[in-house]
Amino acid sequence: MKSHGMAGHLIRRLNQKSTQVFSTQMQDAGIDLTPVQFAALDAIIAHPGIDQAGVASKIAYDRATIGGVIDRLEQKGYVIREVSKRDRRAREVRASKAGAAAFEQILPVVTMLQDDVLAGLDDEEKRTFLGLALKAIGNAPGIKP
Amino acid sequence: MKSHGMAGHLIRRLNQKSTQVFSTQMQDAGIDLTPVQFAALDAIIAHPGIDQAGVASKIAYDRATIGGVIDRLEQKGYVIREVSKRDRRAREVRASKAGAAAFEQILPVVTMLQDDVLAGLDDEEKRTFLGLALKAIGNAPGIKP
DNA sequence: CAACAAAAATATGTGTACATATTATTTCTC
DNA sequence: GAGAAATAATATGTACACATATTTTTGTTG
Repeated sequence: MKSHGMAGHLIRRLNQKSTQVFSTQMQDAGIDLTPVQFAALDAIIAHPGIDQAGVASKIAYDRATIGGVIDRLEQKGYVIREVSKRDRRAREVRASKAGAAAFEQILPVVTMLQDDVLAGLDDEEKRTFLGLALKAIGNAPGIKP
Repeated sequence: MKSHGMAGHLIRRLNQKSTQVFSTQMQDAGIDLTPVQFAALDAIIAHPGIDQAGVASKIAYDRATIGGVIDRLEQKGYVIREVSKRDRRAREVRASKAGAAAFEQILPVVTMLQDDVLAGLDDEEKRTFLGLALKAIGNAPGIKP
């Protein structure tokens, strides 16, 4: 098992744990949102009227994937999509009232849950870990403020 | 963008970078293996004759997913599967000669590439990060030695 | 030993993740 | 200002990831 201690393997396992914690706690809160859908909704609420490519760029996602993610947010009634008047290729996305309400409801849950993802570490180790993670990503392309 | 600095988001981005680095360098090496397929092959070579559930448990994977992964390894001629004589429900999996050869060829590449995943960090930071990642996973269930 | 619980695969369905191709529209450039 | 390059979505195809259900086989137990 040469691969056991490798960075890629550890990171995959962490991501696995992260999505597990998220799913479990969202289910307990009675809201049906995946981590990806939450991140997209976050970006949409922060930038009302953003187009899909903009959402993808904000959260470092694939443009092809984000269409399906927003489809599902729309099906759940959390966002509204309409063709832009300035650029008829683009679709402007906005949160519905239900979407904004759901986001407000789960934001504290999601914020608190982050702590459980790194449950094995004490507070200082968590800070160290997050700082290093941020630094490791830092120069990576993908997110435009 | 409340979600930006959250642990889940950073970990997802790291995982994204990790798989990107892996794919790029495997492609450069001329070998067609995904990170998952590499990990499975690693487990199979370390435990010849292991069954699929065993592979899943070694690398903390879903049992339902591993079937497809091993399907693809089989299609590529890297592993051989046969029904166990002791337990006709189970399929024993072994690496073929081509599979063992491919693994030997890419192991150094995969080992070196781990460093690029954390390219933003210096050597000591990398060690710290990996130590904390291991600790954070530590008590998680999934891997049996 | 028959009923039953448990385990190993497989099947099914949803949701990413991403490469590549296509279409519609805009913008750039000559 | 018409043709070319670029962009926003969408479509297509492959590969995870995982929950749940089903089938086959094994092991256990009354």
